[in-house]
Formats: sequence, C-alpha cells, structure tokens
Amino acid sequence: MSYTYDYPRPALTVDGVIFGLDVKGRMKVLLIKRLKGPFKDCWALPGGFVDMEDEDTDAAVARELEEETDTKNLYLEQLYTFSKKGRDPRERVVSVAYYGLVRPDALKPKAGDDAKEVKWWPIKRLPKLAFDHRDIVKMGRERIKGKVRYQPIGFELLPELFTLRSLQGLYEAILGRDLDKRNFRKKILATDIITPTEEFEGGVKHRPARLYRFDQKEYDRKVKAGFNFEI
Amino acid sequence: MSYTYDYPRPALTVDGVIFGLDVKGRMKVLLIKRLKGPFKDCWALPGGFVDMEDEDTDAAVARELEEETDTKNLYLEQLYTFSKKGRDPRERVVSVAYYGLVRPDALKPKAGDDAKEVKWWPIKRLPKLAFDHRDIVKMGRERIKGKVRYQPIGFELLPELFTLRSLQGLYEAILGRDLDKRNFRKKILATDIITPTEEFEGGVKHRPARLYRFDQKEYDRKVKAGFNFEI
DNA sequence: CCAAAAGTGTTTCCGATACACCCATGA
DNA sequence: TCATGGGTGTATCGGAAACACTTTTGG
Repeated sequence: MSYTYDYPRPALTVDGVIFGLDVKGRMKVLLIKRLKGPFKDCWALPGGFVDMEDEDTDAAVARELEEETDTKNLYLEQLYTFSKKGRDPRERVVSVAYYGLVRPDALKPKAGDDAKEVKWWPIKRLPKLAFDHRDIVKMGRERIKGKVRYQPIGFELLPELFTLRSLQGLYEAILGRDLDKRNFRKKILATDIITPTEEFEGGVKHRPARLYRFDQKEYDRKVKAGFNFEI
Repeated sequence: MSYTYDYPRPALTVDGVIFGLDVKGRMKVLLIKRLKGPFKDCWALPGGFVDMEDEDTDAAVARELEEETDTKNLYLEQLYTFSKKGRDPRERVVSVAYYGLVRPDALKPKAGDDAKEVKWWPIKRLPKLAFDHRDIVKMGRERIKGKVRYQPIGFELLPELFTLRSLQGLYEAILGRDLDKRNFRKKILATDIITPTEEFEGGVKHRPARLYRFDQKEYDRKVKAGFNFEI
C-alpha cells in the first residue's frame, strides 16, 4: 500500500532526550546505537517515526521509549521541533523533540527493534551523535536548567525516597554550581512539599541520612492556592 | 505532479500568534478571516503550509506573515507543535506554532491569498477561532508571560522610542497586575540597558515624557558578561 | 578513636516594597 | 489656575547568602 499527495510531505519523527542520574549524582543521557543506516552504528537519541494512522507525537515518543527502554509513564515534555533541510541525508524529516526525566531504578535499557545497544552516557562526555542530535541534547540541557528552578521536576530523577544530600546534588548537577547545605535545606524544607519519613539510607559507613519523599498532592494543593515553587 | 510514500504522512503547517499593543497599551492578537473551508469565514491565526521543497518552519512562518501582514523581521520564536488527531477535520495536519511580537507602527495588515480580512483583536475578547487555535493563543500568552520577566522581549512591542510609562504599561498588560511607578523606574533604569534620548513625546496636554531607547548592543555585552535581565 | 557525612542557627547584607509630593505643560 | 500625568527619594522589611561546629555511624 502507498500514499499519494499533491505536494511533497515530510516524514515525521520524534526524538527523546532522556536524562538520568547515576549513583554518584552525575547527569546521564540515554542513547541508542543505530542498527541501520543512515548513521549506522552511530549513537543517537531514542525515537522513531510517528504512526500517522492513529498517533500524535506525545503517544509516539512514549511508545518509542517504552519499546527501547521498558519504561512507562516517565516524565516527558515537548522540547522543540527541528525541521532544517538536510538534517536527514535521505529526505525531509521533521522531528519533534521531547525531553524526559527518569528515576534510575525505574529504567532497564533493553535492545528494541532499531537499536543494538542502549546505554547511559555521561552528559559531559557524549560520543559523536547522529543527525543534529547534538543540538537537540544541548537544547534539552538548557531547557531543563531553566525549568528546574521554577518547577519541582527534579524529583522525577530521584527514587521515591531520597536524602536531602542527593536532592542537593541533583540541583548542583543541573545548575552547574555548588549550593550551601544549610541554606538549601532551609529553603527546600520551607516549601513544605517534601516530607520526612522514618526511614534512613543503608549501606554507608557513616551516619545514615534520613529519607524524604516528594509530596505531589500537597504540591498540587499549594499550586492551586497560588504557591510558586522556586529554588 | 504528485508524491507517493510507503506510509501516510501529515501535512505540515505553521501558525503564528502575533501580539501587539494598541495605543492604549492593551494587548492585541492578529487574526485573519479564512477565505476557504474548512472554517470558511471563521477567524484564525495567520499561517499556512510549509513548502517542503525548500523551506523549514522558521522560513515558512516568516513568509506567511510577510504575505499576510506586510511585515518583515518581526520577533518570532517557536512555541509548540500541535499534532492531535482530528485537529483538522480534513486529514492529519501537524502545525508548528510560533509566537511573535510586533511594534504597532511596523505592521500594516493587508489581505493576502488566504484571507479576506486581517485584524487586530483584543486578547480579552477574541472571536470564535478555527481549529484548535484558541489553545494555541492560550499557550502563546502563557509563554510570553513567563518569558517577559527574564528576557527583554517586551521592547519588541514598542516603537523604537518610548516613554517609561508605556514600558510600564506593557509589563502591566503582560503580567496582569499593577506595578509601582517609582520602583519600576528604578529597576529598569538600574539595568542600564535603556538609555534616555533628548526627545520628548508630543501631542499631549500635560507635561511630555522623555523618550527612551532600548540599547541592544549594551544588552548583548552585559549578557556576555553574565548579566541576567530580570524585572 | 578515627573517618566520613549528617544535621543544625545566627548574623549580615541587599534587593523588594511601600509610600507622597512637586513639576511641567496645554487648555 | 487647573487638570493631567511626569518625575523623584527614603525607610522598612524579608529573603538570600555567608559561615562552623556537633552528632551519629561503621570500621
């Protein structure tokens, strides 16, 4: 079966810039190694074609990531649409890029159809990327950096229970600068949207830190009441 | 001539949410009345199909606006890409939306190919809009509201020379709240990116206000030096 | 008892806000 | 001389930033 139109049309794809944190709190990006040309054997962002029979781009990027990484319901937001001529050597391909955040324990990379390998790469040492994916990653970093201060999206990168130190480390990683421990704690606890649990981290040879939990319901309530998250 | 593909493809369009200020400082949006169906005779955002032979979306939206409004070089930024099934009753149409800011004196609406009428509408009293254009306008408003505080884009809405009062009115219109005159002046002048001229407004029956100018070069210099605009 | 990270308060400083009067112009 | 908006300074308050020591745990 084939489809015929009066004017040329672009292929429509989606790409996802998926951020995660490793155990030492360093930012990582999820990449796949392409099985087929163009850019065969080159690292690239996970993504693929949008099924025009019944998908929109939101659905397409969620599906692709599920296929390639075995993760559902990760935090995803539209980033930018790339449409420059020549960004795909074959033909006109317009790509709607998304960025996403994943808890490291919620994601098990697996090989899907389009990839022989799926791997977390440190954001500071990315390999050569296919297409214009380097630009897309760059834009994703900037977006998240701008957004993290005004919306509590950082929690999407942490396990459900986390220490204040790991939360601080996350902000330091994203913002690219050190924060004062006491001021950070004061400020984050003052927002009243993270609550202490009775649990503590284990497996450390020093005093174990208390574990906290992000209180989404309380946050939603506060937002409705005019509260503005800011860190 | 026709074009055939193995899989169905969407038509790709661009839409522009163009903001302007009227003489009284109220926010307006530029709309066109559609000449052809669907939504014939309905008001809609200016825009149209992207020419896949040689345009990207940036070029397409600039061209469409030039055709419909006789304005070049207006401030334009990509807003969001809309791809929901059914947003165009005919077939799958994916639209890359942009928002734009225009100086009122730089824009003369004219009727182009797709429109019988081009008109500024007050943002508070928009007519019924075609497609999902109401959502697009809404998103445009939110974006500009979020952005205006951290980037000096407001000047794009004012003539080259402007009074401090009109600048304040602009911020009040976008932010939706009143600002204190003295504090506003202090803050905006402290940034040192707007410079006084020796000219004054005319045609008023009270003391004429001094005219100022946005100093783009100085702003660029400061940004490079790490300066962050904020109001 | 040593190493390592957790946890905790106070002071200082700067920017945000609140606030009221005189000035220049045209009618 | 009146009406209208232009233009100016100061005091107060609150949040941001700077800053160092004690506590808990495992080894």
